[in-house]
Amino acid sequence: MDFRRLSDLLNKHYGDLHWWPAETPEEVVIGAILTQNTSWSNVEKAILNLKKISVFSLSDIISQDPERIRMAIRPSGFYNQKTERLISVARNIEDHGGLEGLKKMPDQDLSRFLLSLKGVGRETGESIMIYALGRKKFVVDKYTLRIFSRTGITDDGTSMPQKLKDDIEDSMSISELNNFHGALVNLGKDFCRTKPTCNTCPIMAECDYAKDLTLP
DNA sequence: AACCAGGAGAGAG
DNA sequence: CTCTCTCATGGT
Repeated sequence: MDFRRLSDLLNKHYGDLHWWPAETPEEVVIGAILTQNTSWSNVEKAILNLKKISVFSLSDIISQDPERIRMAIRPSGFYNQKTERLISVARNIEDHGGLEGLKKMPDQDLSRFLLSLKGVGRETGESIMIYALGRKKFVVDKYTLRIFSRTGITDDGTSMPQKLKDDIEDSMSISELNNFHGALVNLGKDFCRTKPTCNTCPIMAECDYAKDLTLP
């Protein structure tokens, strides 16, 4: 199966998600850092705690006492480094005119800027680009790699060929990319886990991994 | 009761 | 450039 077919199958099952659960673009940035190697349910608790101490934006992060931020985001794990990362990322973005300032940058400059920030790697940068700034980016996360390799779109499950990524970004619209990644995450959570539940998976019929399971 | 979760950075080789 | 280690809480 190829990525278009996978996208179609996922759309049929999940519909339009208009994804990334956040109230504002700045909350996307905060959530993107907090969710690093952490389940979203724990991130929700951390974000709720931040709101309880009136932290809703990047400027709130800069002005709030770091110790209170540390306590607030504790449920999301790695809270010491995540506190540092939140503050330095917020400072750097605000120094460049905030998200409004970043909107003026061309894709490549923006990408380089985000990746230069301590605490922003590939996935976090791509997430910020599409979900907070509306750029055409295909977010490659652990679920994406796993699902692409199990369905036979890729073969190793540890990397995304640059040509394939370019192909996807060139041939899909922003809202399709948005929806595609959201659906991949949902499928990853619902069925395609480390220990998958293929028997009820909506794409079982066309997945290489599930086919292998039914062989004698 | 291990194992995993919407990673990233630093260090080693 | 590709491994390996660390960071840490909460659900299954």
